[in-house]
Amino acid sequence: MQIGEIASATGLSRDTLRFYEKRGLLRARRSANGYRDYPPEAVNWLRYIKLAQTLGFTLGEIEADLPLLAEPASSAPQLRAALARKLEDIDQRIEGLHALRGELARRLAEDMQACPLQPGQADSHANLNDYSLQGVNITNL
Amino acid sequence: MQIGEIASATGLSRDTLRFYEKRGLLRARRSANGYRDYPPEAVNWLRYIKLAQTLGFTLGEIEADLPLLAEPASSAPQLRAALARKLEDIDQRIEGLHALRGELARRLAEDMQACPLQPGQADSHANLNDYSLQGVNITNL
DNA sequence: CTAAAGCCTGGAGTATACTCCAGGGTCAAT
DNA sequence: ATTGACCCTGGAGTATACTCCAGGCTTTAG
Repeated sequence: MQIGEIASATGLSRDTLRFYEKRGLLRARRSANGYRDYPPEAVNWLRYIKLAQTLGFTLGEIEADLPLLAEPASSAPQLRAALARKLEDIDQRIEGLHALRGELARRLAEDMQACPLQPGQADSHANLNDYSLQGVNITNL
Repeated sequence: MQIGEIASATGLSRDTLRFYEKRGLLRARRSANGYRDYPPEAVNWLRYIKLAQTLGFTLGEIEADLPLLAEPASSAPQLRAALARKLEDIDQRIEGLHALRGELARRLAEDMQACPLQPGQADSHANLNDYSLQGVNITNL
């Protein structure tokens, strides 16, 4: 596959792919004419990168997983440990998102009149019932 | 509270707090001497920002929630809709993280010999049993 | 053969989110 | 009254992750 093909297959730009190569996130063979030549598996790897990235992992963090994903020959215990760390990280983020959800709900339910954003403005207590979410009481989120 | 206090209370730097103010994420009263004066509630708001941010939300996205959190007086249906969008967003991220988890496991289990990162290198099939994670079979993640 | 489309490199520019001065006031204690 | 620990502003600098040329080969279709 050449760069244009893989770009449209992944939704990434050609420039982004070249940038990833510079960073060491993605290697490509070269054809006789100097054009990059990607194996079809690169699509999956790039999708992985894209997903991880939109979820808040930096390219540096993703890069750190690279040996984990690239060298199955590395010792099993090391690999197990690396995978464990990564999954822990993911689980912490999931937890964090649940917390964020709760925080959002709590703020709406309890903290509204004491918001630091509009100092000295509001003291109008809102009715909690006004903030139920499509039938779900936000205090239960 | 003045800037140094709130900085150490939240773990953010003074410069970051001033930067947030420039961006419009955080307002502060001014004392007679011109020093910023924060209400104690600002600590919670900043913690919310920090959490959301480390989870991959940009300041722009967080800023977009600002009226949601700052103006309880806004009409209930609008607020409901905004909250619904935000929670959907969070749920999608959680889903994405679960997918990432699975992807990570799948790659290790199935895709290892066909990694695009080291082209033309490995064909050594690894034993799936080598990649169980602390007793959990990674194929079940 | 030529024109369009696609690839190459190197380097400059952009957006986000800080981070770090310089130069200068304020305040509490000695 | 001066020292040190605060605070202020404006502006420059940094890291990340692209994004966009300029100038120049290669390939494909007419």
